[in-house]
Amino acid sequence: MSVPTTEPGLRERKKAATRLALHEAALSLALEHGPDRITVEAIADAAGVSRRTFSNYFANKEEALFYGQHQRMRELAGMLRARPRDESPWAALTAAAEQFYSAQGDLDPEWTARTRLMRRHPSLAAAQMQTFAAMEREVAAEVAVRLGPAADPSGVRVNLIAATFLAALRVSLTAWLAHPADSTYWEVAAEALAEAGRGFA
Amino acid sequence: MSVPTTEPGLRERKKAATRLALHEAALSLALEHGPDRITVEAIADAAGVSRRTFSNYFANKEEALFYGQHQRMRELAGMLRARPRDESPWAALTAAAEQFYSAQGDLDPEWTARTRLMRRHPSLAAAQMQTFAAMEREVAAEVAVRLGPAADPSGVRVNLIAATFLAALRVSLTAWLAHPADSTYWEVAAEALAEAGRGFA
DNA sequence: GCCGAAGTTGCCATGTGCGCAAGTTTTCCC
DNA sequence: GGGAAAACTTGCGCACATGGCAACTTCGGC
Repeated sequence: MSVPTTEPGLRERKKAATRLALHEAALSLALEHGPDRITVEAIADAAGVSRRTFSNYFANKEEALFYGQHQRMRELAGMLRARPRDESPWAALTAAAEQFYSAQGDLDPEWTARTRLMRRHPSLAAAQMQTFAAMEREVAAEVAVRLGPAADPSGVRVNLIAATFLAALRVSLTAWLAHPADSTYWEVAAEALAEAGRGFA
Repeated sequence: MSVPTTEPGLRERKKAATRLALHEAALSLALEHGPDRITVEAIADAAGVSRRTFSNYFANKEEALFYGQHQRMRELAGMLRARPRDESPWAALTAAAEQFYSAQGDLDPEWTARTRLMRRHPSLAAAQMQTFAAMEREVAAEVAVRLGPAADPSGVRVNLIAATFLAALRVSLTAWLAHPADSTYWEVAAEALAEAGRGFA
């Protein structure tokens, strides 16, 4: 007797569990030993799978470490897509960000610690940036929708809006991580978005 | 009898030559065989040094490939530093960019081809981004100078300006590479800078 | 010219990415 | 509920990359 909605199914659930286990193993090993002193083998071991299986899920350590960030980004992208179609691009972006960040009050301190760890390590900078780059593509696609069919999806305007939006979020996060006590992340980000978005509002 | 200026000296010149040889070997091999079908050994061979020596110059293939871009960025940074101290940050940024890009007329078609090759290849995206990230740090430092000692160099404003500036240049380049015939790169970039900079002008 | 510093090279250990070919488990359909 | 097909895991093995170490060579300064 199955529920009518498309259930994940055992196979899918197992895959998700393995992926999550690998991600979390990677994170806790990185916290314990430092991100550049961990091996794929150690991560796979800690997650209870073979080294070869790790490669079936992630291309490398960095991808496993940033899986969480990647998921958060996709959540934000989802909220963006759910905004009313007739909202202007910048309005939709700010609204989605507010929904996403201010809702969850302040950021989880454990998450903050992990993020700060990642930021400190230059060997992870590349992976960090790739997360943002991937997100930029998704955001740009949504901006293109809102600018109507006349907008060239590879044109400057669409991508400039997406890039500026993400730059504001990224820079705010860096600054907030440096001085966490002063205010909530969203307060910092909102101001940055207002400033950066003056050309698009 | 030596000239009073600090001459490079044979040693330095040799190093520079080797570095350049490695860079160019990497580029032409990448053009010929595709960027992910080349090995460090092949590059070192083509440049006439040992595989081990390659590692003394670059940490990996990507670094060798992007050495050129990196140098161009440093040139732009130099022009930025040479702008008058009392120019506002955004004015200095746009002026430096104009000086840099519009001076050289249109971009060298060979350079364009190489850049397009790099862009097409997702395995190089990470390295690409790192070039920009490194530049962002340099630009931010210069912006901090112009905002005066009151500005927090890790604060939002400084880094937001730097990030927006580079985002505009990057997005313009991508768009221009997609539709090269329409106008010069600088025309595209100038418009993007004007739009993005409305919040900082 | 001679000596110390800087640069090059080979050797080697450790790690990574991925193709292949068994084994296993889950799904699907009768 | 049973059996074939599809999906997933795993061990093995190979090509390549990264970087330490210790000779060896070249350069710069005196």
